Amino acid sequence: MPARPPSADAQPVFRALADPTRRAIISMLAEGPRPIAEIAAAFDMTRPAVAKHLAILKDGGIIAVEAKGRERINRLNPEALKTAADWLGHFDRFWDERLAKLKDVVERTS
Amino acid sequence: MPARPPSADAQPVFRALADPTRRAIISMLAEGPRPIAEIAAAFDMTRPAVAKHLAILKDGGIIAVEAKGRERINRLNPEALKTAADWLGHFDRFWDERLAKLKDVVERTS
DNA sequence: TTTATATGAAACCTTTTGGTATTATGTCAA
DNA sequence: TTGACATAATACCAAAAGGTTTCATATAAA
Repeated sequence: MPARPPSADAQPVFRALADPTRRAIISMLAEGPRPIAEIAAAFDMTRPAVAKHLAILKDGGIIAVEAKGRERINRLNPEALKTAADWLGHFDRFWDERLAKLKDVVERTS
Repeated sequence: MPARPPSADAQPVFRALADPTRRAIISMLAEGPRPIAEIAAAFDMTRPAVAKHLAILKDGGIIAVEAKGRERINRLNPEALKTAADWLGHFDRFWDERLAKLKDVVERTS
């Protein structure tokens, strides 16, 4: 077990998480895949701006884009979030010792 | 239970986590409190640059600074990281159903 | 008291970020 | 085929981020 959390390539994930609009997009896509126009309609900014955020989310592997006719369907890829969650997981023993132990059990029985 | 994760004031925390140097500082401080000079010595940048990173970490509540003589001791405050971990926790059912259930148990028996 | 040390603070610079507007392209529908 | 629609792509801009150098201040030590 390493003493410090792995840096991995967590960078594009943490970078994607740093913007509140992008976190809101993640929450929205957790409810189901959506085309760009539908996402953009929910925010007070232009569609190209939203498209840029989607590009950054895609760069972090957080969403996958699938062409469907003239639409581009954006689908959440939650596994990418695990990279960030795992990094933070190295510290959660500080605030919840019991949870850390349960996680150990879960990982051992995998 | 809300359908979407709370936005809370996760912003300063996620912002602080977005930089690799700052994440490395967090890892370092997890091993114990340190003065600025000692932290700066571990990175290939000037002390004022590191001081700026520490200011951002402090802004996110991730570290606490305590004056001790002419030194300023930086101490990790892991509870602040829980804000980010909780946000991500709303998604971890996607990648580990069992862990999510265990977390429910932990939270119910608190 | 003088000197060295630890830090704070300001000014400055370059790159990145987050947004805009505009134009171009591919696809569906009449 | 023509027109409307969904998106891509480009150029542009202001502000924030991440770094530097320089100078000031407070404390410790000689």
